[in-house]
Amino acid sequence: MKDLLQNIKIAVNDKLYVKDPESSDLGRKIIQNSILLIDEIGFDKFTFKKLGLRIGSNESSIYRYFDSKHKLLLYLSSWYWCWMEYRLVFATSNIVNPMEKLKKAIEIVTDRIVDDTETKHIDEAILNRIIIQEFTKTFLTKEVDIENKDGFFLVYKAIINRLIVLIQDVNPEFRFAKSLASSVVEGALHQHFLSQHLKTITNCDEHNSPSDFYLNIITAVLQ
Amino acid sequence: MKDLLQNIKIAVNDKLYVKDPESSDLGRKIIQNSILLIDEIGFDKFTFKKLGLRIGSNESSIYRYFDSKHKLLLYLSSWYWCWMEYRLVFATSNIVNPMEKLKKAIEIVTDRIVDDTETKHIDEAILNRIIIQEFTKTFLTKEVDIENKDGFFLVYKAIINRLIVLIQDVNPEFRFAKSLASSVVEGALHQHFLSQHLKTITNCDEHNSPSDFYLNIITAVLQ
DNA sequence: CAAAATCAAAAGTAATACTATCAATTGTAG
DNA sequence: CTACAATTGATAGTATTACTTTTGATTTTG
Repeated sequence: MKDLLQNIKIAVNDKLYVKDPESSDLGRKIIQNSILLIDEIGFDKFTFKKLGLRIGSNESSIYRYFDSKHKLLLYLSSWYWCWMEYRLVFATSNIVNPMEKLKKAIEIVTDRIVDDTETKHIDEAILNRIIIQEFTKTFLTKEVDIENKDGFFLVYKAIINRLIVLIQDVNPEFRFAKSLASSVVEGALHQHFLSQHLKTITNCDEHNSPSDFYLNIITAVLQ
Repeated sequence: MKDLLQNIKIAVNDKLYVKDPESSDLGRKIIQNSILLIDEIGFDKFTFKKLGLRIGSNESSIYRYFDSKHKLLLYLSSWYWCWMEYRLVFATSNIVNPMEKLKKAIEIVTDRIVDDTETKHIDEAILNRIIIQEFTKTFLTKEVDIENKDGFFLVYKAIINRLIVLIQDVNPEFRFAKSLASSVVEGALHQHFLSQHLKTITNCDEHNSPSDFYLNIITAVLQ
């Protein structure tokens, strides 16, 4: 797994960037520090000016990599879901029993994330916090339909499609495989958020994780 | 129901506004047209200047009612969930069977909304579209914890708490009543959104509604 | 070694999200 | 009927955002 991730480059839609940030030091610094800065001050207050200040670079230099902060967030999101898909595929590839396979997949997708030390400039634990707080904002816009056509959400939909297949393998009769898959992935982010900020309307805490909740749901729903 | 809604004023947290918009013509015009304008151009591009232009009023006059567009969205959201809670209470009050009662509640909370003609200046069908697109943005901020302490999300949590009670009445053994309730309410908004914009990852369409999906889930999960 | 790519710095633009001031109008109380 | 309060409108102003453009220096590469 570790070796595989080092060799396979996370491939995101190249319309998301002007210049590939993986192709230079400055690009990697932009990625690394945008994750830290968005985590610190939130996406709404994040600007390229502040990021430039932080990395000792000019605002205009960052614009050479990304058209807008929205595209940067889409890039980070794509990177995250792509990384997640690799983890899902490798973790489930040798499991034969469909239910066991689905359970493992749900675990991977809904669990809290710890940093994967194999990617040097990206802290996945912090990126996970950003995804929890900011990911839905990437599609809750008036431009969703255009951006969807441009393939900006392909990586996200890919991981959901993998879940859909696994659900259908367990129970081909179930009428809502797609909705179940999408609500598990989005719902897990929401439950993580609630466990941090609106604790009275979730059971998720130190003892119960979103994974426990969703494993309970799918076993009940798929018999 | 109709008469009751006319008499009972939807009560939202009074810290959300500077001056009560229900107390004047201009206030009601602000509410009515902010709903229409946010629906048309999206919350991100919505400004008080544009709203002022639309209602033939000055930007500064709108600031006398709301501190910021964020507070206005919180106000609209509170109004919506308060209205939803009334509907839930009245629709379920005379049902004795716990499972039937819960099913009715889920239906109310997850169904597509048609305009309630009894509130003259608020179009609930359009407000529902706004809630689907913009509601999660009200709490996905760096200020959630303060705003939560200030009670800005009380009405939302109230409706979820009602669902929690109904779920526990059906099955007191179920360990995730809170998470189930919150994921039904938030998840239904998400499924509505997907059915409009990312159709490949949902089963919800003209034939299957989010209500069908969630009724299926709860009956399976609670036996 | 020359051309191309890269980056920083500075300046400029239009819009946003307000705040403040003042004047005109309307309502209300004595 | 008048005074005074409250409401609204008009105008102006500020700091910040989200960019774009230009210029010139440095580095890389062919």
